Amino acid sequence: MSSLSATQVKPERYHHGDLKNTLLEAARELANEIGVDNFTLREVARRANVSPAAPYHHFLDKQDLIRTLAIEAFRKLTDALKNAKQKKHSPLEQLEQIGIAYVMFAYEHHAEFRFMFRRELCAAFGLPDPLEVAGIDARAVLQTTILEAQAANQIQKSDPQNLTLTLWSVVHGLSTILLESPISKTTTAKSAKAMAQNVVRQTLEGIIIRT
Amino acid sequence: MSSLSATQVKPERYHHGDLKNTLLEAARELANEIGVDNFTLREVARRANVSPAAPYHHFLDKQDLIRTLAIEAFRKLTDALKNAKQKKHSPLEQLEQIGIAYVMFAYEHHAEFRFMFRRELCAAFGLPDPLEVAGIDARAVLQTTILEAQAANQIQKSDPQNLTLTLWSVVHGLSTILLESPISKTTTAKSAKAMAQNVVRQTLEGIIIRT
DNA sequence: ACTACAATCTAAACATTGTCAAGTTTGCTT
DNA sequence: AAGCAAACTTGACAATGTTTAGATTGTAGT
Repeated sequence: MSSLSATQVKPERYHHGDLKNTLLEAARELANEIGVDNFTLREVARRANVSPAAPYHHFLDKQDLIRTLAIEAFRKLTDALKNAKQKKHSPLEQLEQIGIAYVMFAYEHHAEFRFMFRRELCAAFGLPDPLEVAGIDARAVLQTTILEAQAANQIQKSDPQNLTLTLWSVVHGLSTILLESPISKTTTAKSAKAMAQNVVRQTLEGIIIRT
Repeated sequence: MSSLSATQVKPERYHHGDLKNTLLEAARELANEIGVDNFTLREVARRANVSPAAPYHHFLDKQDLIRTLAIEAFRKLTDALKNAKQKKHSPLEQLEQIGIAYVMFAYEHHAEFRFMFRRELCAAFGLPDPLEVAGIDARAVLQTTILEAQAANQIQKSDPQNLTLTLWSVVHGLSTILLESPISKTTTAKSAKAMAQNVVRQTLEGIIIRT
């Protein structure tokens, strides 16, 4: 019970010890509770039992905190996609698994997912933006699997960039629809998964090479 | 010159005359300029040359203003989709046009598009939400065209709901990717249209009945 | 035309937010 | 042990969303 509860360890110390991670965790919770819009830095600080100015020793500003959250989320997404991929051997089946995993990640991490795609977060053009890199990494899982499926003669060999964009668009589109549209009110994890499977299979239909 | 400049007609009157629309127009401009995140009601009021409290006589609060904007945008989208549909006779070709129009609408109306999909805006469950209705109307254009394409034997007759969801997901996904991901930095109207066409055609490939 | 009422606006205020400047406390280095 | 840098707090500032009370205007009804 001592090291497990991250928020209550050594409550009365001036130096928190691991405030940065505590803030990130509190931010995730808050975002999931009250949504992305009225997400406030002060409330995050409040939940971490620190003053409103404390976060500024670990993050440049509110945006920077959110950006950090988004980067971490992209890494988690990348892992989730890789895990999904490993469940199958055939690249074609892997594509399906990856697609489903993408949608489920969005479903299970509403708030974080909504933080991941915000143009304002992207750094200035030209510079190597960690957030951008994290996004590219996630996308790469899909991209390479598509190339593998082409090499295995399972899908047609049209421009892999276009194929990636198409598949990414479907799963990303379904994800945001599930999160933002009124549909969300009648959606369960099970139905989300079913929709994902349907939509992904439907899309793959167009590029499969039938044997 | 008298009735054209909406912002400068009769500038010194206590009663504005058409403040509601002026506020909506100013809000659209502001959203397109500074983005959706730091969109402030006070700045909208400032641009309409009224006090910060004036908008409260025409809208319940900031959210209500944005909701109104979103509803109007959905109507514009519906019109755009209907127009696109009219350009072709074959339902299959109409589907392609509709898809492209969806993406281009998003591209040409960044800010409004981003306002259209926010779970917070949806009214409480059960009540007839104008925003929800507007969204359903837009979707209906796609849905009916799919039914027509099925009736014309141009696409397979699997569950039309699923087909609609798939197509909607692709175009919506591509739209948000174009707006929110770093890709946006290198995207022009022309390339957006090309991507839309590719992605839509790719998706239609999977459901077309080849003759 | 005059009166009353309702709609439309302003002014002033409040709590809350993001953020900064200045001090305090603490841990680490030498 | 001294001193320095990092990690916090306090207090303040301007800006925001929103409310209240009051001023101004259009409009019915007589």
